[in-house]
Amino acid sequence: MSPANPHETALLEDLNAPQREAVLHGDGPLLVLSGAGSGKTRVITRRVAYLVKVHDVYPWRILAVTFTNKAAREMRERLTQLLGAQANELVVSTFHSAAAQILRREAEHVGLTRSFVIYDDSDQLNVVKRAMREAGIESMQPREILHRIDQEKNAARLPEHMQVAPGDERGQLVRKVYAAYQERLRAANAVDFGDLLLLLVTLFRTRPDVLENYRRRFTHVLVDEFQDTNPVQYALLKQLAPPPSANLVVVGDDDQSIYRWRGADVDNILGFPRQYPGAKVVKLEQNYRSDQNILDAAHEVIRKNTRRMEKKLWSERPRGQTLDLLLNRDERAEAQEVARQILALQREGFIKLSSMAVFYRANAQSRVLEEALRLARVPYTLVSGRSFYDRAEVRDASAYLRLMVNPRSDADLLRIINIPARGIGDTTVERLTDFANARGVSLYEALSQPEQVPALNGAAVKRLKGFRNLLESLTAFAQTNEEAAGAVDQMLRETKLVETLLAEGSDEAQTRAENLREFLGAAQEFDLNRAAAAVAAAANPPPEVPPEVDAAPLTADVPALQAFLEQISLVGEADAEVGDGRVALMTLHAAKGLEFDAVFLTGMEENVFPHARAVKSETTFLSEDASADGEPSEEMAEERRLCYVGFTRARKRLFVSLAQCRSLFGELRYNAPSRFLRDVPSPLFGISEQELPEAPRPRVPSMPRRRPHDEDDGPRIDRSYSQASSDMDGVGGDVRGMRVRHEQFGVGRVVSADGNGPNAKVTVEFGGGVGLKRIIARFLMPG
DNA sequence: GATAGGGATCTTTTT
DNA sequence: GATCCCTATC
Repeated sequence: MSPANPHETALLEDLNAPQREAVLHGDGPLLVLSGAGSGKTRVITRRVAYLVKVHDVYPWRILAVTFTNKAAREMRERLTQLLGAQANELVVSTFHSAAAQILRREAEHVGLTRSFVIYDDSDQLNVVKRAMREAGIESMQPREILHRIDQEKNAARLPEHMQVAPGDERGQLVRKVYAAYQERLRAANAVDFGDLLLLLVTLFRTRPDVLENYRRRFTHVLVDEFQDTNPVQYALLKQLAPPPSANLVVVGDDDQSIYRWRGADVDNILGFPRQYPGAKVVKLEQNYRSDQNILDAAHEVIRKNTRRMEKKLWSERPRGQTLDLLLNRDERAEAQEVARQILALQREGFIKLSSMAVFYRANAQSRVLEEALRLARVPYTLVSGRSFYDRAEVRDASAYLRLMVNPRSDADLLRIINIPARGIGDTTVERLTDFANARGVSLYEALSQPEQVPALNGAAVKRLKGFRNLLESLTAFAQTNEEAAGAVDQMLRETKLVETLLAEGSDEAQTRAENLREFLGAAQEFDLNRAAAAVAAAANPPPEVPPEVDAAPLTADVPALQAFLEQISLVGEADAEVGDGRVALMTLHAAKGLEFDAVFLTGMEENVFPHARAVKSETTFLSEDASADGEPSEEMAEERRLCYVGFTRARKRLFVSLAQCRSLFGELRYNAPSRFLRDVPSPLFGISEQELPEAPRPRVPSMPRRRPHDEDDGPRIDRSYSQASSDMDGVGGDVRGMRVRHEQFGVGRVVSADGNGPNAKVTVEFGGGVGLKRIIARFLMPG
């Protein structure tokens, strides 16, 4: 190795042998199998820097993609440290962002305009519902259909490519709705998340000339967290960096694949050497992160999975402290205990708040934790990504903005047609929609001649005209104004959204109004960042570019408002600054790729983690003790990997926490300790076998908790649910004939019951001429 | 057509 | 426990 380049030494010096090998790898495909904490991100960023500084690869030739925004942001930060301003020319983003940017440039090839908008989950659901209504389909749940559409998209299949067996009626329905759904999206000049990838793959397939431009440009493609790619993403990669010899570097760990539910296919990483024959394979097996006790525990959990690539993580780190097991009565006690432990750690002085994190399986678990931390005055950051932009009033504001750039977006128009209330009710909307459908035009277009809409009275026509004028004025404004904040400000003014809320006078409306002001603030901040980036770009001399290659930033020429909207759709709110003295709260999924000195993994109970769905998948398809020696279900295997991810985030301290019972859905559940807990040998906790928590406690009968002060001791409608809360179905014989009381319907007798718990559906025969009613159990009192 | 209130339904994880 | 949906009432 010749030290010809002064950068070379600096970029390589603190790397171990395999890391170095990965960074130095020449041309051609490379698979880096990288165990948890083995310096994966470091390898990727060093390699990029090495390509730029030592091999003089233009930064704009490098495409580095990851899965989450957080990971992309972090990678960009690290690259900025290594490359300075040059890092701005790199394309570092998520799959979806990169695809959106390319798709915007090529919009006209796929039947869109450049100002297309991106529909999120709830927009999608609305479109599905409308498509179903139009087609007269009622036999399936919109959610299920949407889910299946998403699956098809993840698998890179358009409606015409769907494989449906002749007798599969539901499949036929899905295909029908899928086709109608796609038509509606195209008509609205909108795409969903899946389209971003699928449309691009389709474009590249049908227009090799377009693809060729990008191939010529991106001579180096790097993918982080490759184990989580789904078929569309992999197809895209293969197009941009075709086998067998492209410069494609994929980095990942099959043990950390946690997005199967989104179509991720572990086989992509397992089979990479077959897809790219001759690919170099480098294994990173030295862990630099976690103390040995933590690694051992993680290994004990993951080793029960069968299909894994051979990897043996080792570490030179000390054994460290044992894991801590926290056992509490319920989720509140658990949260308080976590808060206490955090404060204790902080008091000891070795671990800062900013290097502690609390993980949980599902977002719903965060609330109790937040409460406890707030009460204990522990500063925290909720790493959840989207919450702000998901608020109803903010979504309303976004809908207006999206209409300003793309008035054809029916979903947005329907959302705000009567917000604030302007007297356009359901009937009017329905007539308008029918009219638009009949003519095959967008609602916005239909609004231009409201007098032609059948059956509308004069008042309704007038209101529709007023609404159309508002939208016209806003779209006109958007065309002349170059700033996001300007557009938001104008929109808030003209729509009177804030005014209307303030006029309501309630505290809640007040908060909503403040959120809208904050939304304006977000736009202002966006403009500032954009301006700063423009200044930086201007200060940087433009790279010399061969004329036949397009080296422009992918986002060049995107108007500010559009860029702002895209950021809202794909990125959500920026995470609060890390390292500012706050404990991080997040889901296990959000934790991937991060590390902390101390980690609290909460809710370590069966049905919570592993999640109930995974538990169910196992008992329905396999023998009862499948986890002991049988093949684990794919879902359970993924939970296990998730647990592995959680454990391996911890550097020094790992607190594993569980509660004896917790209320889920407003109903008390007694769950057994998580099987993952029992996979960890007790000495790693520093305790003996007997001290491990036991199976669930005997169940205590409890009332539906509607009336806490009700002292009535009569027979309980949910007696049997509490005895069988998690594994039996049917309240059945236990309650038949039982006298119950309903606030409105009075006293009656139970005829039958369906399900268990406070949410069981109970059929009751009421007196007083009321007759039979189906009621949810929790609305009943023992009578 | 607006509004309020009751009832039903649902929820893993993220782009 | 939030959100959506329906119905009754004004």
